[in-house]
Amino acid sequence: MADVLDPRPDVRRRRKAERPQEILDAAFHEFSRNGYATTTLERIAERAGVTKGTIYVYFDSKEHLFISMVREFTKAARDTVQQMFESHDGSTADLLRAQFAFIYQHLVEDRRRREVLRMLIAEAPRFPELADRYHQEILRPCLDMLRQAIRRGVDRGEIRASAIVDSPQVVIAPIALVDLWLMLFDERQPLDVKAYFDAHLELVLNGLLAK
Amino acid sequence: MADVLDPRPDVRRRRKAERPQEILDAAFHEFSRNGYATTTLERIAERAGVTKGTIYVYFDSKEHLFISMVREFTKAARDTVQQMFESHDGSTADLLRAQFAFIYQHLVEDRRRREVLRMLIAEAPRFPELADRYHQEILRPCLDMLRQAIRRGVDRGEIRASAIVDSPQVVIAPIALVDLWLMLFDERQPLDVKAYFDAHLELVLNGLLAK
DNA sequence: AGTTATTGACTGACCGGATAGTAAATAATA
DNA sequence: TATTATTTACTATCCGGTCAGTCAATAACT
Repeated sequence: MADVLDPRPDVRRRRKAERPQEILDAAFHEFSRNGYATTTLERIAERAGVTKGTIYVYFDSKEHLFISMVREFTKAARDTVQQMFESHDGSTADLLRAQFAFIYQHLVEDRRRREVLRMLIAEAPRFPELADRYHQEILRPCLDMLRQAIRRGVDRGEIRASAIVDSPQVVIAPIALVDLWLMLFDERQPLDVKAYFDAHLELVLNGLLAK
Repeated sequence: MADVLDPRPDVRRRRKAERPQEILDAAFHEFSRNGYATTTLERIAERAGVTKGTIYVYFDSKEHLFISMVREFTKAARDTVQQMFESHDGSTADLLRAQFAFIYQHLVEDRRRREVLRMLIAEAPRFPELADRYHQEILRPCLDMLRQAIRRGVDRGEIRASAIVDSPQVVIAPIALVDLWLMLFDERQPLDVKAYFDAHLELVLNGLLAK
């Protein structure tokens, strides 16, 4: 008789526990390479090392699999954003510098996040709720944090009061352009991200800081 | 046998001359609403007021129709960009103000251009040459013009020399964000474009101009 | 322990519907 | 009647989704 507390690895159960993630990973690769409609479940199954039937054990439909996959990979980016809130204090200029450096390092260089973004854009007319989720979990927190930082800077007299306080999007817009650029051109039209980062920082600091 | 030089208006030929454009228009609407793979030639034909067979008289394949459609609608945006070059002279600040106003009015508010952009992003892995064409005909001319304007401003002493001169993308990046925002959220997450435009202009002018 | 029964993750053949592409027939025009 | 733009009917293929069946792992039993 088996001990109730026996933690011995149960092959069958472990398989079942890992399958969904394996399928989601495979789905991410195939969907991001070929788009929603073009991707076949057969190919996803092949990549995951199972057959199509198995996918239906864990997911109701192709649509449900896609939604689950996007949610899964949005979650990863959200965790990265949450890390950002643990940033250091100091002058507003230093704070912005540090956070922008973080953003460029973790968000811009994260191809996975960008591929999710591509799918969201492509499928936004069909799956608007996924885009809204991205707004709620990634974009809005970033913008709220930024707005807060700018307001505090204004209160401290470090930042000049301006229309920018109410449109913090303009401050991080250059990051959106990098995403757009890389989604469209990948490496074919090179973008010197290092120089671009410096220019971004300079524009924002010159544009915001009180003289 | 028809007279070779006969210039008489031939109804049949006029029809034939207009069909391709009618089909391209219909293709744009259907492709932009449903994406490449999901759109059926039957629906495009229906919208164009013909049947599927007719499409094959003018276009080799679905793929060729898609490529032709994107080229056609990129051309329209390119014409708009070329208009921009006829801008007035004056102080660099005035020039930027005028050109940004033009961009927001003609590019941001042009849903068609944005739908093309969505398709380019969605299909970039499959049709990279279309994205490159967009770069060549739309993006690069804008950036060249901007770089030129900034350089001239620096020469005149109106603009401070900075890293921004070599990364003019950061200056128009807020426009890219509007595109991204509207592609993702349409009207669901509202963006006050008027206020945003003011903030953009303020950031850029404060960021660039010599004090 | 050895044998048998049961479970359940997984398979793979199959179905129905959809659709890109073709080509013969037809309608419109001159 | 001759030409040609267009339609109609058709084929071949692909793919999402289903389901009866398989087999290895486990539990029950002697």
